[in-house]
Amino acid sequence: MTRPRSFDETTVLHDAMDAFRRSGFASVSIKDLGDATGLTSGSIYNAFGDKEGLYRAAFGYYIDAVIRRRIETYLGEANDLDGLEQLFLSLLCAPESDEHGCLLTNAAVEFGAQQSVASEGLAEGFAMLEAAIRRVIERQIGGGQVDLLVAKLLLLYQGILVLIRAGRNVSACPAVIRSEFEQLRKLLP
Amino acid sequence: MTRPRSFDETTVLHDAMDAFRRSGFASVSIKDLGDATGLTSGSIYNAFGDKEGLYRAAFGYYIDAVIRRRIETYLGEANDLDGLEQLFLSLLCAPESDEHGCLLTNAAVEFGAQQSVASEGLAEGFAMLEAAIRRVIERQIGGGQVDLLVAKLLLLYQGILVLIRAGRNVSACPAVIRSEFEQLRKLLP
DNA sequence: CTGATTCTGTATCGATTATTCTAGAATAGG
DNA sequence: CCTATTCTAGAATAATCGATACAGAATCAG
Repeated sequence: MTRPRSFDETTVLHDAMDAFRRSGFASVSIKDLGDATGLTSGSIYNAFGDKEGLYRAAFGYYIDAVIRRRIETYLGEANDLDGLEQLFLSLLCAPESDEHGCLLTNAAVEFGAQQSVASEGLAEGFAMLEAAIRRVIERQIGGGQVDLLVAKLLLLYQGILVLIRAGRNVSACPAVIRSEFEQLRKLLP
Repeated sequence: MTRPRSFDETTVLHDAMDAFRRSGFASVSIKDLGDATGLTSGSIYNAFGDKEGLYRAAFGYYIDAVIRRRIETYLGEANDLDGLEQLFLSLLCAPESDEHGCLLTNAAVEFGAQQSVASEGLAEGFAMLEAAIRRVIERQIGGGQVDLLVAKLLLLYQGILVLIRAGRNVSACPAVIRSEFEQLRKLLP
């Protein structure tokens, strides 16, 4: 019993995610989100509570459907440097390269360190990303410089997504990535 | 003839710059800007035209008083790797490290590649930053990998400012910077 | 079919927004 | 002192915001 939803939640979250990636949280209105998802404001509030609820849901979807998925695709069970290099190179293709950027990076910059609607997602997303990088570095290289190497790659990751978002020329990025991983391979035991 | 302004423009631009660094453009209201600067909305509109005019002025002030100044402080006429390394290390102190981040990075992420109130400042700021890095690399290292090395440092720069803004642990960053410049010094002729 | 339940669509609300308007204050030139 | 000019302060405005209210539609259990 009860009227069924007229929309597919995954599709709606995907559309909302794109809207938030394009415009951030503050600059997108409920009307914009309605246009992007095809829902009316009534349905949005009924399904997600409020604008923050939709943002949290879309951010969670991004972490799962984009970040976790990318990690699994490129690292899988191998967790090796080659896979991690391919992961970095993939940032320059889809979907981050579509000028909307990465929702994790965008949210980190929009909301900063203060408690916000994005805090939970930011903590989860950064932890997931750093853990994936650390897994590879620790497994393949190890030693006392793991923290250094993990930080270096995390910085590179964020830097790439800023330049993509800014629409800057990223043609030199693949070479930077390959150069970085070449150096990492020299540290292989 | 005519009533003089009751405020110091540099002070006002500094305060507005901090407000925009903290909250971005969309999330800060004229009322917020009035509170931050001590001006009434009447004075803001009289002096800067509108909110975008104040943003443009504050962004221009940031590029001149922060970015250009930092470049001159650390590179000066020497334009050597040591100065550039100190410049990078200084990002982890003041004023960027105060959790507000860099207005250039923040604006790049907030507005993206589309035409916006920040477009002009973004183009100028990125060009100034890249030119300063390129000056050092070309002068001290040169060769066919200049583009690669410039891109690598620009990526590192943006990455650092994202992590600072996000309030992430940046304790490993100095070591990353020193490691990066150690490698660059190996390329010195 | 009936009734209970949940969803949809839209009208509407109060709050907030950027901006304009305006009256008065402050200065300099004459 | 007087007047022209520009600034300041804050009230007023229209638009937009997120959120709510509510009537009707859609479903299913019985």
